Amino acid sequence: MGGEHAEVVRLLWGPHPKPARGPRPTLDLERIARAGVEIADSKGLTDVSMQRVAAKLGVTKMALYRYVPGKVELVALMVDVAIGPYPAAKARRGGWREQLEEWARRLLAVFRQHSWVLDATAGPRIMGPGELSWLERAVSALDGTGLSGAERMDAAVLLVGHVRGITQQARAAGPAGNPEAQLGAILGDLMQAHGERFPALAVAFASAAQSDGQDQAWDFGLQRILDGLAALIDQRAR
Amino acid sequence: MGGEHAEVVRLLWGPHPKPARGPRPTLDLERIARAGVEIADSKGLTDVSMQRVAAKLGVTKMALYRYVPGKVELVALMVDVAIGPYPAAKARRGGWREQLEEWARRLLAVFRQHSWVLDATAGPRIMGPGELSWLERAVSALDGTGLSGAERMDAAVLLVGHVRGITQQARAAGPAGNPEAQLGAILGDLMQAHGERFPALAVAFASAAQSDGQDQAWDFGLQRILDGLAALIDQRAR
DNA sequence: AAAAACTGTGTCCCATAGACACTGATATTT
DNA sequence: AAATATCAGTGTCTATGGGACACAGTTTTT
Repeated sequence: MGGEHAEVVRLLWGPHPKPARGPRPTLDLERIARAGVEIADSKGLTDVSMQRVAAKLGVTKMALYRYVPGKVELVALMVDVAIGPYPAAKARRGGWREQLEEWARRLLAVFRQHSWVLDATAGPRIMGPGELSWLERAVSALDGTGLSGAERMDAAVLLVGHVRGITQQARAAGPAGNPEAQLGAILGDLMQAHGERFPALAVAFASAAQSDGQDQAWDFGLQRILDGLAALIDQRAR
Repeated sequence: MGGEHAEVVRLLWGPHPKPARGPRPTLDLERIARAGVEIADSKGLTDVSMQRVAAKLGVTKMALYRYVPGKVELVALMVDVAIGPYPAAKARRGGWREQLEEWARRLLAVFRQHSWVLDATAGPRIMGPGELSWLERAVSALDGTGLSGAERMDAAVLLVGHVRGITQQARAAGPAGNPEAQLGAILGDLMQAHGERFPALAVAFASAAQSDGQDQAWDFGLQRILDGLAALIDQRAR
């Protein structure tokens, strides 16, 4: 049961006892993960190979296998390190809405900084302590709102989905020359060129191209979700 | 400009003139893409290799390169074939809300049937005609609601994000023995085991485990989004 | 009939993940 | 202090992946 997942769990959730005998380890999981994150941040996830991570640490490829069972486990570790624990909870201010708003904004910042995390976290997977601490924060922000436990989790998942969606999205706007703007421009051209097949899209996209781009889509979705939650919470309050 | 994307565009958006001279092609893009989709559906995206796709078609690996520039382009094609065009629009019934609800449900069905599409569509990319036809349908469902073009697109993107989020999510519920249920169980165990670090999460998850599972999260998020849209549309109507 | 254009194949190269045996370092045990 | 078990890093090997390239065979045009 969960056989192949067992190693990921052990790696992410430890414990990692230091060996009693034998030579001192040159590396540790933290350093390895950070090396991988650096590569992924600058060159993308596809450029992360055991070779390159090892090279960055001044070690042979095979040395890494003393710490990490395989590449999938390494990537899982990288994800949790990149996301990190939720920033230390200073006194929480504001109601659930303000709290969730700040939470979502911080999460978006993390995803923007490590956009490869999107690739690494497609599909169901085991989450690490860092990722769970984010989830914990979102769920606990909804304590006392009258929502059930399942609903509080569903709300958090909904917000995560929006953050992911925005991170993934390409819009025509933005500084010219960045690769995402290219994509948006190409898509816009395609819609115009096939305007008869996509009449509503062509119009909408032309209008969207003049707006503020990604930030607008972000705020729009976030406010819609929070409005929807507010409606439910209000309703439950009666 | 967009140099590397040009080939994807040509592949997805054609034209594909049949050659005047030379031997008749054994294959066509459609068959190749479908072969890839079959493999991905049954064994996952990582098991899709040029080798295997070619083998399934009874040709050599290199024969595929006569039709497809490379693997990334093949995957892009597979995605658009798997998603397909939006089902022929019978007379549209209902208001924007009913239309979007049906639209989202259909999209979820597609993602559930081809869950590898999640992996293949992480990150900004060029969309094919099939994908765009879905987007067109969602945007046009919001025609006449008073939302701006940008807002209509943002709403569609928001819904897509939710569909993706749900597809990606693993819940403890579901038929025992399926791999996703395993994941949910493991995560639940972890939360319980580290309950002191994730108090709100442990409680919420325990409550969620007794609920209907994924379908509940789906409906919850969908209704919240639609409620949020309704609130905005109402407000604009005045 | 010859040439041109095109398709599928066979062979090559390079990068990648990973297995395994080996050398050497370190701490416990005798 | 010496022997030994344990562990770290290395070098070598295999299998699999994507892709380049030249070549032979086929079909249309000249």
